[in-house]
Amino acid sequence: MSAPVRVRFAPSPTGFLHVGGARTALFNWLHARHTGGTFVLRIEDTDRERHNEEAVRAIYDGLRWLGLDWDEGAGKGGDYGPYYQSERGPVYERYLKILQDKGMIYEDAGALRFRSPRETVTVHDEVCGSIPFDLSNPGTHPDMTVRRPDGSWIFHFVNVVDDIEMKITDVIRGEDHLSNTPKHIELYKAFGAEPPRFAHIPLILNPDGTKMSKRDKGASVQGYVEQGYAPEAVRNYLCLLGWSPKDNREILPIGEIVKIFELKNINRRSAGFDLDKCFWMNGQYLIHMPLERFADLSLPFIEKAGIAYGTRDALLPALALVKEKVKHLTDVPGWIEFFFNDDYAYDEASVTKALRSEGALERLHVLGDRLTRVEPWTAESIESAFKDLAATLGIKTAALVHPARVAATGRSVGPSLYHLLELLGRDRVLARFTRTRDKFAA
RNA sequence: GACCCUAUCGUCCAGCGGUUAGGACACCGCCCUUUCACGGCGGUAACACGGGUUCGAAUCCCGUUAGGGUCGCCA
Repeated sequence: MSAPVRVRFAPSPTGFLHVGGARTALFNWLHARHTGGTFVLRIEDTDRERHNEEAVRAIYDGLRWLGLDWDEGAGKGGDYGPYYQSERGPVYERYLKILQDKGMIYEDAGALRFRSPRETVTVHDEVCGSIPFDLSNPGTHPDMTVRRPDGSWIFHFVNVVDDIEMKITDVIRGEDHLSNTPKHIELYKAFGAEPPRFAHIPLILNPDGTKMSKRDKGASVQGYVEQGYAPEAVRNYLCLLGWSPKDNREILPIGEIVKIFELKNINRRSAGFDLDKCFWMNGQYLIHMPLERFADLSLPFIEKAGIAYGTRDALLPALALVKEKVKHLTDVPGWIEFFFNDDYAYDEASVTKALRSEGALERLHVLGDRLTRVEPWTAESIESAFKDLAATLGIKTAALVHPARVAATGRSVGPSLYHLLELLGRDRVLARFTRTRDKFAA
């Protein structure tokens, strides 16, 4: 009965991928994957100048980062190309001819306009329902221009032509196009083509309810890459903007979302982007992901920070210790730096609090002495040593823990102390204690 | 201005004629704890307003208000 689903994401190459666009792409992708259909990428560069590679790359990179692979289209090929509008001039000429032959085109000040049939057109939308639009009044609904005097094409025209030519069955796009849709349907009818199913999804707004544009915080997908978000977290968060599984689940594997995603379950209300929640979700993903994945994602940030970690194998134990602490991948270097640098810096506030207090250095000395006898050198026996010594000295364990942490890492916050000491190894720990006492004895 | 869409905690989402209006983020307590987190427990907090319809409305209808969108020789 119904033809296989073909959806498309048709961004114009502005130099970056907007989260709103990414969300539109995501919903198209979900619908394609859910139905076993085809996801097409078309670049809408109708501007006079040809598309520039860098701007197109930003779109590719953003989509790939989010794991939204396309089956056909720009950078991929397929049977309905070319997939750059700037290369489709002949197709548009052909379609224009069809309308001209039917007498539906007229010239106006050098531009070409499509003569509206002036009827009521009902948009049947998968998420908005059926909406009749009365286009009878030329005053409020002027005939649309399809081509400028300089020969360049107008979006509405080429968009429809391409969707027909590329056999798009489902047009899933932002709600900002809802009011344009009746005009598009007029075009479909004029071409004698069956209009696709439409699904207009609510827009993403800023936290203050205003429209999210380029400049706004969190607007660019690239920003999430740079700030250390896991793509699966951002993708999951985006899924929840306007769609939900209806059962209060929020963190869902993408495979599960693909399985249960339905256009009909998209709501009609614009959603404000909640960076806090996205941030929280990122932390959740980081905590629960496999160590290897965490390492893959962390590596670029570690390298950028210039940490001499040696081999990946040497890195893993340190990452394992900090994985559940990290909220942003950008924080990873700061959390593990001391493992790979014996000449770590001391945080002044931490030093003041933990090392300059009465008897702190003396306790550190006693502790170091005690640690020489810990056998085996494991977190467990190290912990016992701390507790035994504290009991012997009649002090709280914390009175040993804090100086030890600052001595060994230079900071007062970090991963589990006993595990961190174990990983560092006895020799390095004792050397650090000594170094610390020498440095702050005076 | 005209037309279209929308309206539940601060935010996101659930609810689709009868619920103590539910979950999540954020926030506030308490617990866990060597720090910071994680986690656990509890709390504050919402049906925009006014009319209908109905035995009964967050749920249906109308209006008002508010927000958003579209009315381009932008995409």
